[in-house]
Amino acid sequence: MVIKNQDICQVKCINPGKIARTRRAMASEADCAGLAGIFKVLGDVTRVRMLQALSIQELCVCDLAAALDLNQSAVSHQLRLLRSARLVKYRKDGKVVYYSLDDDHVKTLFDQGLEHVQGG
Amino acid sequence: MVIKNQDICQVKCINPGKIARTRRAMASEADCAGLAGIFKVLGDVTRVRMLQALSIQELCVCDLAAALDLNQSAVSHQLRLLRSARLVKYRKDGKVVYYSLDDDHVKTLFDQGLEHVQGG
DNA sequence: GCTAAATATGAACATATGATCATATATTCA
DNA sequence: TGAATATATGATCATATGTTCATATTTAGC
Repeated sequence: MVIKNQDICQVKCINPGKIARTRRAMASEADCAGLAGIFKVLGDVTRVRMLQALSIQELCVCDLAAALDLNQSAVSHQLRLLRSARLVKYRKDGKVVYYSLDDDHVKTLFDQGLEHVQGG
Repeated sequence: MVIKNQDICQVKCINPGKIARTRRAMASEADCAGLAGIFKVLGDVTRVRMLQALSIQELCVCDLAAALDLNQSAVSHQLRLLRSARLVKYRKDGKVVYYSLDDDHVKTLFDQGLEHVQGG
C-alpha cells in the first residue's frame, strides 16, 4: 500500500481543546447557510441599488429599471431573487406591479454595512 | 436608416417625477459598491463559518481549518479576502498567525441577518 | 376575441468565484 | 546552515452568477 501525502497528518500545531470549544459554540449549519444566503443576495451592486431605490419609495418594475438605467429583464430577474429572499414585496395594479421593501431589516443592515465601509 | 427595436421606447408607464426623485435620493455609487462589497464577502458559507468561529475566540489558521474541517489553503485564501475587507485582524507569534474579528460590526450584522432569516 | 403594454421566464453566454494542488515564503530549532 | 513546520500564494478547473435576447404570460381597452 502506498502512503500518500494526504494520509499523513502534516499539521502539528492543532489545539484540540480550542477546536472542541469552537465546535460546540458554533451556530448551526442551517443558520450559517441562512446568513450566507441573505448576504449573498445583498452582495451585488445592482441589487443594492435596487433596494436603495425601493427604500425611498415604492416603484413599478418599469420605473425601477429606468431610474437605475437597467433593462427590464435584468430588473425582473433580480426582483425574483429579492422576492425569494423575502427582501421585497409587491402588489399588482392592473398590468403594473409595484415593488417595495418587505421590512426594515434591510435598512438596518445597510446602515450597519455603511458604518463598516466608511470605517466606523 | 433602419430603425431597430432598441431605438423605440417600448415602455410607456414611466413616471419621470418618481424617477428623478429616486435618483436624487439614492446613495452614491461608491457607497452602493462598498455595501455590495462587504455583503459579497459575507455571502459565502465558508466565510460565515470562519467568522462565527473567530467571534468565539482567536484562532490560528491551523486550528481554524481543523475546527471547520477545511484544508489549510482554502482557509488561507478566504482569510485574505476577510483581511482585505477589514473583517479580521491578525497577530503573528513565531510561525503561528492568530486571527480574530477586526471589530464588532460583524456580530451586529450577523444578528440582524439572523433576525431576518429566522423570520423576525 | 384581438392588440398592445407590463412583467416574467427560459436559454445562452461571458465572467466571477471557490476549492484544490503544487509550491513559495517565513520562522523555529537542532 | 539545513530540516521541519505554519502560512501564503499561484495556477487550474468546475461551478455559480449576472446580463442579454427572445419569448411567454397577464391584463386593459377596443
